[in-house]
Amino acid sequence: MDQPFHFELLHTDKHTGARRGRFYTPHGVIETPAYMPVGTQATVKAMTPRDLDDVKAQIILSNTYHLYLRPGHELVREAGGLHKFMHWDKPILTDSGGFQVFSLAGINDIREDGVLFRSHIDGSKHFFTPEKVMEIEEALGADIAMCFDECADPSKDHAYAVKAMDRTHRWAERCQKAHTRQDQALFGIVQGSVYPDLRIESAKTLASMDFIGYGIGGLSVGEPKPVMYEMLETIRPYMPENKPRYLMGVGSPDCLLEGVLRGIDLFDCVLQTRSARNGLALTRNGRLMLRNKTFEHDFSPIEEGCDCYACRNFTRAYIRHLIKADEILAAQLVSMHNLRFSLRLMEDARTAIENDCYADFAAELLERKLF
RNA sequence: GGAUGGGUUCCCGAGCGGCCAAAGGGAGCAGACUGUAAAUCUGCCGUCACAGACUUCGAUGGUUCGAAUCCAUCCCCAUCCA
Repeated sequence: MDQPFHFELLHTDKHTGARRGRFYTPHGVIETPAYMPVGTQATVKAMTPRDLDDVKAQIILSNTYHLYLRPGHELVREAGGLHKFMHWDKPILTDSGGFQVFSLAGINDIREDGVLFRSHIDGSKHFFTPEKVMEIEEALGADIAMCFDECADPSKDHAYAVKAMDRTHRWAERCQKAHTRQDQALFGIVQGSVYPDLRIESAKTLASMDFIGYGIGGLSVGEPKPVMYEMLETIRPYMPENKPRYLMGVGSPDCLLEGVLRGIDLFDCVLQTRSARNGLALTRNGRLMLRNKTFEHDFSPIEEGCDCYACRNFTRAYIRHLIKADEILAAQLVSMHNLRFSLRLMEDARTAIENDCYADFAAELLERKLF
């Protein structure tokens, strides 16, 4: 029978753990490793779907918690699903709200059965259980749905991390049981905070549950980068070879390269678009605070050689002017660039892996202090 | 010519005898940002030999232990009346 989802591991770099793969979904194929732009509220901020095509985004993210609150998952269902609603016909992945358990920790209450969210919009109460989250994600209709998890604060102690992890595992089972859509892949999420023993236990537990793919969560949330890399190396042997591995919430250019090096296939990160809106451009020679006076008379593109619309047509001086004048176009142009930059970085990484030269490729770039 | 209200640090604008180098905005400069409560947030923003000192509140001269704040004269600005 035809499986709507299939991960094909095309090649593993001869000298590193970098993997070149291909993930088939109902809305198209994703060449991996891949970076996924984030469109929390059913829009990648400052980018039209046409722009997303232009920067060659293969898949984007959206968010269960945010869309449930506004406009409501029933409305999205009524619209014909997220793809139709936002006019994006390529793959979509919805995060479960697990990150909001962490980012909105001050206004929610974690219980065994689920999480009581206090809406950041109007303060109303909403109880998210694994079953409820599956209902919402199915209504949204993304190609990939994430299990409801608890993204635990890395500063919490081992005892707490155990509790959070076990709870996440129980929730993963409940998600799996409640999930029904065959045209939607459900990914489990490895947790375990910054503790190697827990990371291993979580990876093993999730692997035994046979998800279509795996998220690695609870990282890049405040812990030092070396700790994140260590966690990735720790779990690598326990992750199923033939399933996509998605490092959630990562990342900055250096983290993308380091992640690929450790066998990650998928990434997502808000840094590209958020930084763009704040005037920060990413380049292979490091970050550029375009608002700074240095660029006042700089009539070169953000990044020489970049094929994005912004770099093909506009100068740093012009974009700096737009930023200072608080013009919307600044956010649009820098977002395009930062996304294209990250997407192109992954394109080049794929080529490097195919040619078994990923180690050199990554080392050369990392030396430049990309971020 | 007369009446009234004003002139404050780059701009706007509080202050109206000491706690004032002077509130608050803005501008400017710099920094942060990793499954988006973020087109957000933070710091600096008179000068210097900088835990202290010095110079500023239209100008000049006074009153006072002490003035951006009170008085006098002058110079500008706004509105109204001739």
